[in-house]
Amino acid sequence: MSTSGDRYHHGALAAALLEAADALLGESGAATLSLREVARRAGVSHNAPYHHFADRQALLKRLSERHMSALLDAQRAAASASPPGASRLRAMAVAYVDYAADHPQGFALVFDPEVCVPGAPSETMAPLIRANEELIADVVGEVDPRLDEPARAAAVAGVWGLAHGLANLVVAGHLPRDAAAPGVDALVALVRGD
Amino acid sequence: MSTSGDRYHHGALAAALLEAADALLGESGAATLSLREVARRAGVSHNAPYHHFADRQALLKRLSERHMSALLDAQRAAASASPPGASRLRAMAVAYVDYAADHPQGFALVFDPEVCVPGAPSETMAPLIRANEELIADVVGEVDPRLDEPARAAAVAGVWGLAHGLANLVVAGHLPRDAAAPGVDALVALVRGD
DNA sequence: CAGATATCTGGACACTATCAAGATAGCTAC
DNA sequence: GTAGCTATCTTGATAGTGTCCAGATATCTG
Repeated sequence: MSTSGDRYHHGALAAALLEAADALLGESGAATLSLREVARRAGVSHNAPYHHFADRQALLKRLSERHMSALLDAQRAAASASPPGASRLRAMAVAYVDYAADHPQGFALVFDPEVCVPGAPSETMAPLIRANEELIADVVGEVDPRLDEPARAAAVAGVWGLAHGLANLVVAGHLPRDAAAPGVDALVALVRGD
Repeated sequence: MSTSGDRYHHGALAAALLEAADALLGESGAATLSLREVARRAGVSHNAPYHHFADRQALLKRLSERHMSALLDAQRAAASASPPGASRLRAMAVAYVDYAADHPQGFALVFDPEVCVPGAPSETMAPLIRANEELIADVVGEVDPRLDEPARAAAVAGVWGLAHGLANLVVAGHLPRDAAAPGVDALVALVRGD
């Protein structure tokens, strides 16, 4: 099974389609991404994708899972490259924003309600989201080990929310990319009363 | 000029189209919002909207400006209903999240990069964004009047980012609506070390 | 009241998602 | 090996979309 060439049976069409779709996503965003153009880029007929994805949304869903996985990896890498405690939490937030800035369309896709219907994540997405929450929860636990479960969950929401909001504002052009880290620090300073 | 009826000249088509589009937005979101369906709801031909909006994107842009304006109003109302200082900041964040939860599609539209191209807000949108930042900056100034300009701008980014992120996570279904306020409080507690 | 102008209509084109039916190729059982 | 089965891919068709164009209609201006 060759991975390319102009054979009738492509051999790895699903992967090739995802690759083409990801490239297309980076060029023009999910809204204008057309299945036919994806097929064209993969050198295949306009209907071939339907043998690998139920419909357009299914392909986008798979793409979003890829990006969520990469976003999680980026945070893990940042976490293990940073000393434990509050600075690790900060590094993860920066990595989160960086990923969004580097892959704005992919990041948007992960949280696109049209793709991942709110409250009903796919079987692949759900564990990724849970892993992300647990990663944050672990580091929150490092910062303050005395927190009980509900308090820690609330803190996770706060941390995730801050990183997520800064990422979105950067992607939307309302904040420069390098405003995220100072934003975190300034919020911390404000809350602590200097 | 009557405001309704089946006259040839509608009289207030632009407003009626925006109204129909907003209703449609709430039902199915911006991605599947079709100009033709909007026209159908307003009882005019599929081409009538083009005499009031340059194209589909222009209509969505106007809709997003409406929602941004309402979002700003909601924060202002929350601010003036709350005593000055940190609690006012918290109330504004809650109002921000509440608006997003009540108008998920409209809120998403405001920050949709397909509608408001990053870095190039419309002439109507730009002052609204600026007003929102100034509103937050004022309240941040109440909390800590000693901050100089860059520090205050960074704090605004942090506050806005936190509210924005929680709002987005609630809209995406990753947080229950009532997790926003505890999230803020828990983040504050975490940062202050209890 | 006549002409100019804004508004609205119908038709057309190119594009899209998706369905249905047929062609091809790789795999399995004998 | 080869007959048949099945997954894969293709062509063709349908319905819906955004947008352009030319013409019809109503309101406004002189």
